[in-house]
Amino acid sequence: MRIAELSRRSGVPVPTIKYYLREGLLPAGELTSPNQARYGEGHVRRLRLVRAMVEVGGLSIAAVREVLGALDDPEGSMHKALGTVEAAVTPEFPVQSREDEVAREQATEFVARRGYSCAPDSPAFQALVGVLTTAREVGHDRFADLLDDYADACDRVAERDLDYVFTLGAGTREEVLEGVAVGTVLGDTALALVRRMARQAVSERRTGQSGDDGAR
Amino acid sequence: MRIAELSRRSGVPVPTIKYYLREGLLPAGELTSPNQARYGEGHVRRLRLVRAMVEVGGLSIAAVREVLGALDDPEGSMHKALGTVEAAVTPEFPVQSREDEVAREQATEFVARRGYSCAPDSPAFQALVGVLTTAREVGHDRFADLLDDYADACDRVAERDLDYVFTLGAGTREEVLEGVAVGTVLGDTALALVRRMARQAVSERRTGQSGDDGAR
DNA sequence: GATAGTAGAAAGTGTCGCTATCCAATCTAA
DNA sequence: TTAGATTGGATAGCGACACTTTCTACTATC
Repeated sequence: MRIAELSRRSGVPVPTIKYYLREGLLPAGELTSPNQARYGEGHVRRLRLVRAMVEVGGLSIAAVREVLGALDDPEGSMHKALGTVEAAVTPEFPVQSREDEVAREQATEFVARRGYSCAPDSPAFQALVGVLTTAREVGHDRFADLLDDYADACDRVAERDLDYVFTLGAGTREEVLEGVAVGTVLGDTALALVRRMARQAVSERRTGQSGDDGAR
Repeated sequence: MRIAELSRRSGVPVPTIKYYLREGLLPAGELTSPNQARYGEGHVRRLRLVRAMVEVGGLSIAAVREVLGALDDPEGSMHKALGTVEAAVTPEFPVQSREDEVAREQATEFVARRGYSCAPDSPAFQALVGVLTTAREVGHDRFADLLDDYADACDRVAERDLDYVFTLGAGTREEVLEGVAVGTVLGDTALALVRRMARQAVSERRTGQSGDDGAR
């Protein structure tokens, strides 16, 4: 198919597709002549994946490029791809200067307690220290106490998430890795949304109020 | 204190404080003369809260303004404030045009099944439909099956979250509502981070691999 | 052979979150 | 008391980002 049809099928404007091509988010089509190229189903799929990560996950173009690099790496194991995807999805925490000693300790103890194998220089760990530091700055030093509850919940969710990924085992390698990316990015968003709904339900039950769910 | 000290105490540059004043994220200081104002502890606190929402939560200035509006509304109940905060934190989903009928059905059934009182026009519901639509577009129509696992986890987390908020009951009204905002914004981020750590742990255990946690 | 579509490059656009520059007034330290 | 720093307030500018627009030199198709 040509670029116009690719645009129609994916819902992405032609200039944006050209932009993604330039940025390396989409492999070039097969050139049939100096100014004609043919695109395939893979392009449609890839384009939808890019849009999902950008629109739903809020990833930057650079982060998407990193994720796609992991998917396209023929050397990468599933586990490694999962690591790369999660690293790309975890935003850098710019704030190490005003880092709190107690917060770092809270994070270290938490990770040890749960048996997570998260290095102190991994983005996830750094980000957690950042969150706890921020919590303490705004006067919530007990915030760290919630982490164990979160972890209990996440341990179970993680099992089911991984089940889901291995469920895709029938597909090609790339399809499975794509499942990892989709599961991570869409899963984060879905989890946050479900959390809101659950909080609202609990809040209503406890206060006896209801109705305002923030509809605009 | 004057603006220079406010800047030093909060770690926010003076021009940025002025910008936040202009944007209505920070109440004006008490004017002692036409070009001199005094700021208090409340300003330090508010400034740190703003930074937490912007840096950790990734909220836009406009969203922060909405949240703060809820905190400052003397009419608002805790439940209502929770609703407003969560609405402000939930990004609008721009994609209703290419909305999937099946996805909407999946979301509706999910909400009914869990007993959530989430209106079809609430941002959380719309966003969920958007996520499920996107999942189906990239070929993951079974993604919705994960939602119940997420909800099981979130129901328990929500209980503890609300416990935490009511724990703050000793504070002033504003402090408690601030706790809601902090818990929502920092909690979202913390939950996502813990989820990554848990996934990594499960992935390692299952594949027998280890080591790469995406450190950069 | 007229019209529409195409690849590729370059420059432009709009938004966002600050940042820099001014100014007149005021505080502050010598 | 006076020089220099700081302040509130207003306006303009900046850099990053994610596109969009415009252009040119083709090519496909009717």
